[in-house]
Amino acid sequence: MSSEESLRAAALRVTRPRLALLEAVREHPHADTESLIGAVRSELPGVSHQAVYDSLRALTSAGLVRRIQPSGSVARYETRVGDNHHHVVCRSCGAIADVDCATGETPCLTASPTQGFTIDEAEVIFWGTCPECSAQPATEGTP
Amino acid sequence: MSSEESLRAAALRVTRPRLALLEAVREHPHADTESLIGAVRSELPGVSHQAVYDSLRALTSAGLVRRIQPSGSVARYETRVGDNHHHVVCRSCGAIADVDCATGETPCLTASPTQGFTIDEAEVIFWGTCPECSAQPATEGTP
DNA sequence: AATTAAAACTTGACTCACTCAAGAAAAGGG
DNA sequence: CCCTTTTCTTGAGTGAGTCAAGTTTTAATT
Repeated sequence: MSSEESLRAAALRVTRPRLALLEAVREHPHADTESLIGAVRSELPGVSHQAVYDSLRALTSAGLVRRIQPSGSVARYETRVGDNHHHVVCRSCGAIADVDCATGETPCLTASPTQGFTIDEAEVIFWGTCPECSAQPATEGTP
Repeated sequence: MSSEESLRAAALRVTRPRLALLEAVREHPHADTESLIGAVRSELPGVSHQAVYDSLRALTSAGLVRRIQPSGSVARYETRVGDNHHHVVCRSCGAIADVDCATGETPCLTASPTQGFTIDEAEVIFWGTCPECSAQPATEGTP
């Protein structure tokens, strides 16, 4: 499905900034807003940062992109939506990768008492160390 | 264990700002920094915001408090540490409650391929609606 | 009790992701 | 093509959090 079709299917107006943005998010999963502004401008110079912020919000609430924001990070976006996948974040360098949920079900969704809350989503973030940072002895934490 | 004992046990210097802060976090689980500054100052007027930020960092990295930050929220803190509990966040009003992991194990921790990452923690945030907001028809905002 | 080095605190400026607001441009149904 | 609505541009503003320099406090040592 092309970006234009995706936008129309979501009843969103098709504009060049939005097309460029959706392409950029597709090509750079987990990119932050700053990077996406850069990517959009490489194709469409002169697009305002506000247009990108507005479009990201529109795309997110239309369900075309998903926004993630691990603690200590700025907002990041991806086009992989509608499945139940989660993320691993490297504590050392901040790298993010996708992780499929093994069971295909939302973990712990129904098993615990939830204080009367009605739950509609379980978001899981795994924290650890990426292969590259694992390979390096100790570039940080030196006393 | 008193706050003073907790600080000493963690090899942290015992200062009045830290004591007041640790008490404040104990008394107000999931409070944000702003609220904690207020709580500390109610007991110790004149404490700088920077002292609270510094102390929160020290307490967090010593493992005496845990920092949580759901998307779209500022940082929040709690003293319940060392167990494997998670959080429910209300999409409507932002209320946060604790949720025990039903199995006592970290969900999905070992089940999925993790792209070579070494995982040390799985953080789960449940999104939904709190009892109060569920009861109200569709009136957005605080009454 | 006095000394001292390191850690913590105060003060105030600053950063940066993100938002707000007003007017200009464009999308798309008539 | 025209018109209404939505979106984009421009530029200022917000606020949680950080940085840096200098002073005070802690607690180990004398």
